[in-house]
Amino acid sequence: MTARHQLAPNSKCAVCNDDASGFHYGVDSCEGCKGFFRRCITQGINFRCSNEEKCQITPFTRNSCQYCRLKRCFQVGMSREASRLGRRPKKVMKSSSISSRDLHVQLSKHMDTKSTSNGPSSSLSNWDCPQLASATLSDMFGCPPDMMKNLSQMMSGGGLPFPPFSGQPGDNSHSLKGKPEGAANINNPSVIDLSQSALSGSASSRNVTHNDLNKWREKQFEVMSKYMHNKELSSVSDHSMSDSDMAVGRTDEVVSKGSSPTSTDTSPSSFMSGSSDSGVPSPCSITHVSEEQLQRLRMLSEYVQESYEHMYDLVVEVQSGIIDSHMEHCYQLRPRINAASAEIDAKEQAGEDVKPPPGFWPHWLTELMPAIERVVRFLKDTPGFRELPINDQIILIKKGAYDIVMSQLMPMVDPDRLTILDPQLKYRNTKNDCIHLPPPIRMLFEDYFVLSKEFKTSCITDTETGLLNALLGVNSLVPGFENAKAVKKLECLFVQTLHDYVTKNYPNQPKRFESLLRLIPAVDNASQAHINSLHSIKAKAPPSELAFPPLHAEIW
Amino acid sequence: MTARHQLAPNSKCAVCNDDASGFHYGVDSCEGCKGFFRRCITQGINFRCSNEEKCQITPFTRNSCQYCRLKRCFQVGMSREASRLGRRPKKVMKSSSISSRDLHVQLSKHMDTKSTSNGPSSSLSNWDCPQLASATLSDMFGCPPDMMKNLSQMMSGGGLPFPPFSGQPGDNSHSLKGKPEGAANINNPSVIDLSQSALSGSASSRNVTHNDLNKWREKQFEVMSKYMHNKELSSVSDHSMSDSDMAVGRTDEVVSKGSSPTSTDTSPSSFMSGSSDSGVPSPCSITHVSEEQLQRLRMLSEYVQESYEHMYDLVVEVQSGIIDSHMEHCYQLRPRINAASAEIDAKEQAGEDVKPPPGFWPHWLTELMPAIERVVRFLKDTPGFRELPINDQIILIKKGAYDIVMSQLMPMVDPDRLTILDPQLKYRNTKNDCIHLPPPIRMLFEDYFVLSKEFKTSCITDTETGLLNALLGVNSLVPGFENAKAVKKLECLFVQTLHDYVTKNYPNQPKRFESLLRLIPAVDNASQAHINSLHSIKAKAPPSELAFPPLHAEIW
DNA sequence: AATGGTCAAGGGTAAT
DNA sequence: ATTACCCTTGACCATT
Ligand SMILES: [Zn+2]
Ligand SMILES: [Zn+2]
Ligand SMILES: [Zn+2]
Ligand SMILES: [Zn+2]
Repeated sequence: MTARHQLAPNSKCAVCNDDASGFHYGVDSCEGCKGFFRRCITQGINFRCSNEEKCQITPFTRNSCQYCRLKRCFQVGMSREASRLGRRPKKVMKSSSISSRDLHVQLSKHMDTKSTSNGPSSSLSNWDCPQLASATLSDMFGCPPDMMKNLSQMMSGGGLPFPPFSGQPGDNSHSLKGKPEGAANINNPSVIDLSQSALSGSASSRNVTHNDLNKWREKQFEVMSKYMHNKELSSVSDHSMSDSDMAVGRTDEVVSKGSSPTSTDTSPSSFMSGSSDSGVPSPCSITHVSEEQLQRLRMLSEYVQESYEHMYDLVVEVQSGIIDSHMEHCYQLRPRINAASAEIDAKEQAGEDVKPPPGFWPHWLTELMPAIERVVRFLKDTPGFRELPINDQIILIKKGAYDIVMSQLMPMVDPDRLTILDPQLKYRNTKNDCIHLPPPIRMLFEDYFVLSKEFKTSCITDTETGLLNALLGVNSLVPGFENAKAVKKLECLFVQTLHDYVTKNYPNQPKRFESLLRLIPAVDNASQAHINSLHSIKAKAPPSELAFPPLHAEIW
Repeated sequence: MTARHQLAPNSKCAVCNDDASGFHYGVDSCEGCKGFFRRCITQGINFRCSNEEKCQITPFTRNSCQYCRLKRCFQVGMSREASRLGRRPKKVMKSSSISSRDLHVQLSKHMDTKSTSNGPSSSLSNWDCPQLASATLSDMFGCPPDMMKNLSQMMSGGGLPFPPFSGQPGDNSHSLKGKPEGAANINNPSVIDLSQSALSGSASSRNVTHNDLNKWREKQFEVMSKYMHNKELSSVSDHSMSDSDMAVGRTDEVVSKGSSPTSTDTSPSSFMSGSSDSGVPSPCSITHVSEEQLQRLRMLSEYVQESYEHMYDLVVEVQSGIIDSHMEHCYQLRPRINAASAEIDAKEQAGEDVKPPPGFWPHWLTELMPAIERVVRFLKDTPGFRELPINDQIILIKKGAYDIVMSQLMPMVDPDRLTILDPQLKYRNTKNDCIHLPPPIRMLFEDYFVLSKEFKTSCITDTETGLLNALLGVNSLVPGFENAKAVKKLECLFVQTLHDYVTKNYPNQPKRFESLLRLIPAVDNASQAHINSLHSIKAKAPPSELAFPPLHAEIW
């Protein structure tokens, strides 16, 4: 700017076109853009553009929009190579590894395609929109505002309202079973309780919260079921789905009706995209990557250091910490699922009745709430998370909890067989069966099916799911952190952790890490769609009946 | 790092474990560590660790703590001499030459032993602790803060408050003698004024400062004497000296009493170590070498170049400059001391009364202040010192002035005969006599005795004392220099100078240089102990009474 | 083969 | 937060 600095007299900053002071981070750039990029990749950032992300970057405008400046930095190819200091090697070490740089280029291409093809669609895909509007949610759900404090209370060390793996709400006439399902037996994936049907009206009175939970579950299930057969809701829906009428007026027996496991289903992928009667534009496809999401992917891949001996021990420790937490708090682990699935198969082959109960779908949705609780526990036991400022933990949970829930529930869904297990692995239903649900609700499940396709394609494992979920839970681009740097560092650590695992365990799958990262925007899109959808559903339902517990009111 | 440089394919950098690029400075090392070490031994450094000096050195952390990186360089045996144009040793390179390399290895061993045996003790032995806390000292001594400017004023060329070799405060009933003791006759070592006892209340009115000095001396001596017989001070002291009570309530006649010159003294080395009721941990022994001190020793020995034709003239010039300055500004030169001592002996043998005056000990301490002045003059006349930035001169003086004072006063003490001369070489007392002093004060003198043992053992000469004192006065590891490189260069020059002198004059004493260097940490330890001790003494004394002159307030 | 120097690029920082 | 300025680093190179 005030430049007398340009040593190469005729070189210009690739970012802002100021006189370049040299070759920095892979491009000719000025001191300002050099420093700006360094700050971005070393500190916590959370940038926002208020101008449709089309700000021109010039020496005089470059400081008016950090978002667009960083975007431009990426576009022109700025990148921190794995190396550190000292002179850059002259001789290029060509094509040695499919490093973060390559991912960058790909992402840049991706972005150029996507962002130009559907620019307006990204307007509401910002990291911070609906789920953080607590006040709005509070109004929406009819909760008094002070209920919003619960999450922070919980985070400050108080007990969670829901115990881990607590009783199932499947039937409203019974709640918990006596058999312990706590964390104690979770570590043994083979311990799966499928043998007992749900029953017995008395909950184990482990604590009051537990009873409260069951009461809430019963009520919630009731409301949910009622809602699902609400004629008005269906008609209000502006969905063009021609079969929306079919869901109208149905009652419980309907559930047991359309349970033909064969796939006479119409094309699934054409359904899921249209998410919303809510009036807010949303991504046309779960695989769409918005500008924000792309930026995060870039940042994540930027963090990855190919060589990180200095933090090897840390990475290993964090890795096992995350995995432990995942194994402890996630119920839907593959071995358990496979065993449960096999058991259902066996029953089926033995001619037993494996018909899902009538409340399958409401049960499924109701189960999301305790799942959120477990996700919170997962995060709290994730290395480093507790060390964040409590308010930052809350922000992250609000942002990421449902993303993680979706990720955890992915194995419930089999996109090929078009079947779906309930989160407690007791029953199996078919996608076809949800055709009877009101369209907004059905969309939710459609989304699960679509998303599960992505997950299945990526062949993600349990361990990788845990590591990825940590990343879903720590997104440094969400605005408002007290200690953005700490969040950034944790995020950085978590990518490194995932990268380390993937490259070590799948050395001959160079694309695997990238494909896992690409699940992040997919989950995010689905999660956003669900949250928006739930908003509009709640808006149309009598608020009093759909009072979520405070914690969930904060997240949804 | 980005290394494809390692010609020896499987060799790793002994410092950071990166791929080595070859055999450098005696070890396999990478280009980075090679360059780093080269910079360290050729340029000014002043490193500090903020992590307990335990930083791991890896390719990715090596740039985060220069201190620990250099420490590791030394630990693995890097040395300028080690492989000077030599080929990588095939098998073992044992016992090649008694060069600085050996000193290194020895020092490394020394450190390993010491640092592991008493790790915590180094926590406060940093170069910069107490003596630099000017503000604290100012409070402690009751000086108004603006008095602290005096040192810098003096350094910027103003006259010193004390004239050289000015009158003695020995007895409080009299002060200066008329006989001139100024710089004029100092250059002639044989001119020693021992004939006249101290007296005559009128100071030579050479200048106002001189009068001020004498007034201050009188007052100071008074206070000091009073303090030394302060009952409360003795009891407050937490020293375990069992005979501390003996000093209580004594008055002047006590001094003449317990003067049996025989050594009924208890073991001296066990006493001097406990420096402090001040709460700061201190070395257990004067010969203890802290981590910082060790690092300095290493650096110093590293600087020494066996061949330095390129700077031979410079070294010779600096050498004679230092020696000149020492001879001019140090009063306690051997010839003078020997003459004085002989005179006292003669008197004694002649049956004259050689009993030290009652104020011998307070006089001794009071004389430290003008000694500091002379040390400042010594440094200012030391080649190169004036060329340093004024603030760096001040830092160095604050750090080293008292070290040099102690070094200069070493010949006062005879650790074998257990006698001690007063700094003006007029009286001789016995160590036993100081048994009557309050323990904290007695400790000071005990330290002098212990330290003098080290000096006597090393057989250091006057010239060597001067050269060593220059090194005591220029410690490049003290933090905060404006021009650290200049300090470093000067330090480097001074070691070379000492080394040159020693190897030339004592070619058959290969260990002599090392043993002289080893005096540095010893002096430093004793100096630190004294400073700490004076702190706590001042803290317990009425501040107004112990107002040191501004300059000394800055140093103490 | 090792040393010492070079200088582009990274990183820190003070002033704004 | 930005950035001009400055120092450090280390890959490479000429020298010994
Ligand atoms: Zn620029
Ligand atoms: Zn913008
Ligand atoms: Zn190295
Ligand atoms: Zn360190």
